[in-house]
Amino acid sequence: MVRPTLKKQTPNLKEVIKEAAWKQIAEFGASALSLRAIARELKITAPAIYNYFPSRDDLVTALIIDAYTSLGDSQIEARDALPQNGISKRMRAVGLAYRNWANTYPQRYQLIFGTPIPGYEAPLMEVLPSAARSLSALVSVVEQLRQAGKLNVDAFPKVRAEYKESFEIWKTHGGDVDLLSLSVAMIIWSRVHGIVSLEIAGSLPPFGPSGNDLYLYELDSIANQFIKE
Amino acid sequence: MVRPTLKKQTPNLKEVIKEAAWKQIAEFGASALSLRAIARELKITAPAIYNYFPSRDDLVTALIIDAYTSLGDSQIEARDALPQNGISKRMRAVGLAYRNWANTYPQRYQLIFGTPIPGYEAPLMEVLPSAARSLSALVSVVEQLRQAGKLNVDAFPKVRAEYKESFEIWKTHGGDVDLLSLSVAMIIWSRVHGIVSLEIAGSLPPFGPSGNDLYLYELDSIANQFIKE
DNA sequence: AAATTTACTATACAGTGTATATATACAGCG
DNA sequence: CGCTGTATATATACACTGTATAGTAAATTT
Repeated sequence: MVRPTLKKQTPNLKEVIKEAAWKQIAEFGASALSLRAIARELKITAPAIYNYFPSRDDLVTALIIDAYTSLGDSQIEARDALPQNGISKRMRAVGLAYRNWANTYPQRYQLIFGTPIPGYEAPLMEVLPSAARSLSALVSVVEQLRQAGKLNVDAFPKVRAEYKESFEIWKTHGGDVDLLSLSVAMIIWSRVHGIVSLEIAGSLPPFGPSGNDLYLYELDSIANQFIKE
Repeated sequence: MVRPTLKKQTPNLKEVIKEAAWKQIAEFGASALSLRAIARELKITAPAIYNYFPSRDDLVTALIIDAYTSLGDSQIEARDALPQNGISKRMRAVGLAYRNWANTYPQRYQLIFGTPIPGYEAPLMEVLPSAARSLSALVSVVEQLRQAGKLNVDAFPKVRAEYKESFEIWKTHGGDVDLLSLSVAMIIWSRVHGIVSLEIAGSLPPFGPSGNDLYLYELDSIANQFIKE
């Protein structure tokens, strides 16, 4: 047998490969991802995967984009579940959704923010659209706060002129918002990311169930610091 | 030739192996670490390394412990460079030293806080002493603030009784300090870690030289929030 | 019906960590 | 000095990885 008849072939093999990859990542961790193992599970040969992904890294990139998309969906959904006029509540909801998503899909989180794949480095330009979108919910909420005059940014460092270019990339994918809002969103992101990443890594054991109390405290800290009135 | 004469053997082969490993990590990244490549550089065979490290993971563990020790040294040194009565300044110095160390040794930082080694998971009990020590400088400064009545912890979440046990481990290695101080230290750590990890990962481009301004802003935020008067 | 493209298999290569067996150099002891 | 035991290395081999290449059968197009 050299090749099975098409009737027995899987139609959406590209999707099926990714599903098998996620399944493996969920079970054995992202670092154990192996083309051959995927092929084994799908009962095809390893080089066959090359018809759909030029290399293992391209498969990983596709998975990362999927993960960012999943995070972005979760973030946008959390924001839009609350009325547009309750900006503070929306910000809190987005924050809660972030940790919730990370704890629901720790492997996806690690795939994005850790680097558990040997020798893999994400190609920025391919990943950026979905990455920017995943932050867009937070960014939009901060921007709304700013437009309402409720953003407290006394003493916030100015974005230096020579770095504005870096932000342009984000703006093209994440919506045309004020540089200041983007900056504040990124520092808020760094805070929640700080706790969540330590929690996912298991370095933050001693608070409530899975660091919940501490996380709520940080969300309050963020609100107190950045929301006026 | 089956084995070279002892005169040509390297005496501290264990240390030499680690040095070669760091050299490789610095050059090709932590994920590219390979026993065989180390052996090639040292002109020995790969299995010879097994006389000094039972497995590749044990070598990685040794490297991680070294990295934590290096971080701890840097932290303690930064703290002790300033007079004991200037607690706020000491805290800031420790914070600055953290980012400085991370930017000086990004590979070490990634080795500790990322998981770039395929299939490796750090054995907590072996790593914890050096890990706890690396945080001890910050913890001690926070504890000093608390003892001086300068720690602002209104509304700080209580450590729940069932999790106090987790802290005991830290206390045995990081000094006998108050649980509250330890908790506050960990949230401060999560903040600086949040920024620094994003910066190391290259996700935080648009602020001053390498995120310096933003980091200083966060150190101020921390001081404003947690230091009374 | 013939030609072309697609989608796979088969095979092979260089790399990895590591288990096993083996040989030598050295230390200690008679 | 010679013998023995152990530490320290080599040699070899196995199973695994990603991936390059070639070939073949099926499906599609002409």
